[in-house]
Amino acid sequence: MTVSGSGPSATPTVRDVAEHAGVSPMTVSRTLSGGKNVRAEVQEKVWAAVEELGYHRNENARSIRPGHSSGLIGVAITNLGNPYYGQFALGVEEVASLHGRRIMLGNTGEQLARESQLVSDFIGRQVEGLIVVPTGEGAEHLTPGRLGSVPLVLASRTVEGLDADTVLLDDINGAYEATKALIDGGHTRIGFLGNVLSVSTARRRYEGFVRALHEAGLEPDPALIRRGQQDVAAARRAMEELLGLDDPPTAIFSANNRNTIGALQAIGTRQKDGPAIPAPTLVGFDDVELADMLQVPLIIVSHDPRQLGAQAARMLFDRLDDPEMDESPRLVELPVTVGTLRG
Amino acid sequence: MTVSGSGPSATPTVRDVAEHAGVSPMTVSRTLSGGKNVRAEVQEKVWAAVEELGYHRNENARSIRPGHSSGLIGVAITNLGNPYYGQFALGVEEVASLHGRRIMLGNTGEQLARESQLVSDFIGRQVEGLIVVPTGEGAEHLTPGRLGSVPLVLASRTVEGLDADTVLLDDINGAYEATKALIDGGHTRIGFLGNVLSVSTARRRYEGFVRALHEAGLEPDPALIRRGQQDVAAARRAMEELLGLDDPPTAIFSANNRNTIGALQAIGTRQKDGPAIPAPTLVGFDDVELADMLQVPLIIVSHDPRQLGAQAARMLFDRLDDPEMDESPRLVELPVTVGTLRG
DNA sequence: CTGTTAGCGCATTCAC
DNA sequence: GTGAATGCGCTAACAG
Repeated sequence: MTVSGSGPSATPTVRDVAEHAGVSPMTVSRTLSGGKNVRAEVQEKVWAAVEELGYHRNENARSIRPGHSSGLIGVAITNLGNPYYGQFALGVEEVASLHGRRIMLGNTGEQLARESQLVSDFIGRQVEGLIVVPTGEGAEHLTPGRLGSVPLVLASRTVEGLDADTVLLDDINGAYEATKALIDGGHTRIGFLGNVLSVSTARRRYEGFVRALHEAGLEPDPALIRRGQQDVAAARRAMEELLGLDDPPTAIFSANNRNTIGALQAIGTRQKDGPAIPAPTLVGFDDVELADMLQVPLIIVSHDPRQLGAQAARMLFDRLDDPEMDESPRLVELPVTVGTLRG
Repeated sequence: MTVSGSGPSATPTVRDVAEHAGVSPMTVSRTLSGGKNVRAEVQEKVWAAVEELGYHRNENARSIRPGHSSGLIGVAITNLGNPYYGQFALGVEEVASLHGRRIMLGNTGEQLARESQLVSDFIGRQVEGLIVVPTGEGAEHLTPGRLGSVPLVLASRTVEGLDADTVLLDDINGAYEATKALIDGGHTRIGFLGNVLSVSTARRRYEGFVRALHEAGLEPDPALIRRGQQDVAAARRAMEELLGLDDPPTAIFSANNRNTIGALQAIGTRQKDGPAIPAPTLVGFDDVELADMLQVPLIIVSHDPRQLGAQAARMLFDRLDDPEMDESPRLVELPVTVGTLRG
């Protein structure tokens, strides 16, 4: 793709710098890596040549030498457009930066094929480790056989049939506590909005939801359960369905960010256009910016995605820094806080 | 950092695969790149060996060969934690993906030093092009001399003293129209919340703001101007100051996302705790999730950060696909929409 | 159809 | 202090 030829626009190499400075490539290399065993005046000449040519070391060439790693961590998230994952990536980046590594960030769009391709590409680019928020629909591309010696940390979600280092939220208890708060508030008709079931958080949060119901002698009502909403628009439609029922739920548990926002939009529309029915009490997993400003009864199961990312990165570097570490996968569950913002 | 030695855990190479399959490295290479001129049965053996060893091509090694590029685009944004830039990155990624490239995403945290280091690192990793949302505080690291032949596109902001391909929003007109809407609504005491002045959007949006005032025979009142807020917390404090004035503004122009959210929070707090003063009318640049759900008079200067990213990527690939292109930098201004959500 | 040679940019090893 | 030789993983180009 690039024109070769040693014209002036071609990327300069150590050799170009060496010629310019009137020394050997080796002297340039030495100067670049600290200048040990190079006379000060020679170093000056080298740096001048570097400056003039706009030379940058070729990190790819460096990384193919034996015993050297790329300094890259591959991070695969499901949706860059979701602020949640931006925060998550920021948490990973901060910790990686402390360990002198950069991140390569890729977006899977919740598609298994893209996740698989992304991971493969990351490995091809010699990442030292992988942090993946998996779609959950497949495990083969993440098995040790495929990854070779590249350590993997799963974040936020598990993958069935895959035993790897994992950091999760305390989904079950969070959902349980939040649902219990609704029940304690006198609600018995509680709706549920959730993600597709292939995503483990959807299953775990539903489990907590049901556990709280059972404990109160209640059964989940299938008519009030809507699952599979992956984006705000779908969530909004699902919520509109629930609100449109003859006997609508008096409270809703929303299992994530996207569903909560969709639900809030549906409530908002109804308050403006529809009959003046009191808005259902809403409990939502994940924080929502500005949630505390709304005129809707709202409880948030709160946590910091940045911490989730940071924890995933820490678990990865634990392994990278100590390859002799106990091989058995570790599972960490981060706590969540059930906070009443308005209610 | 990695243990060398040819133990089983070492990353397999073409040679390992070749041995395993009982062929030469060249045959493996050919098979991997499509299988032209390799007998079907030999290919089978090769693929089997690939599978068994968990072999992945070393893209770094491939990319150092003459005439081959890395397939990477370096993207530097200022704040991964801002959903705005997540959307932006998504737009870049989508277009890059169409052109068969991946993105390396880095976060500068609005710090010039990190931006400079990031760009340098990107080049060291042989990115084919750069897309940068600059802090605006320095230009040297982005000059052609430093970048060599790596094309650059600036997004969202300009850098003083740097002439490069740039995609901006129509900041001035957007701010002008929005402010005019306030003036047409009868407001004369209009506050301003903005970013630090080193950021060109802050300057441009202020310019549009002042232009609308002047056109109406008004002067900006220094007592109502607060600039330099980079995050939500600072924006909130600034807004609280304005609200606390003896003669507070009846309307506010907020120059971005972060400031709008901080302002909304300040208004919310005051409505709950303070005296029942009518909330000022707020005009905000950039979309805000859930903005339409609030009980606050709000006008949004709306645009899609994803489009901004996509446009930046398109401008980059224009150059990559046609290196002979007219060298003079291009400037694109994307339109914005002033929409009344509530008011 | 398949294998051998050679070289990409860099730095370790070994001479001088 | 400095330089020459060598090899990292990969694949054009050139035999066979």
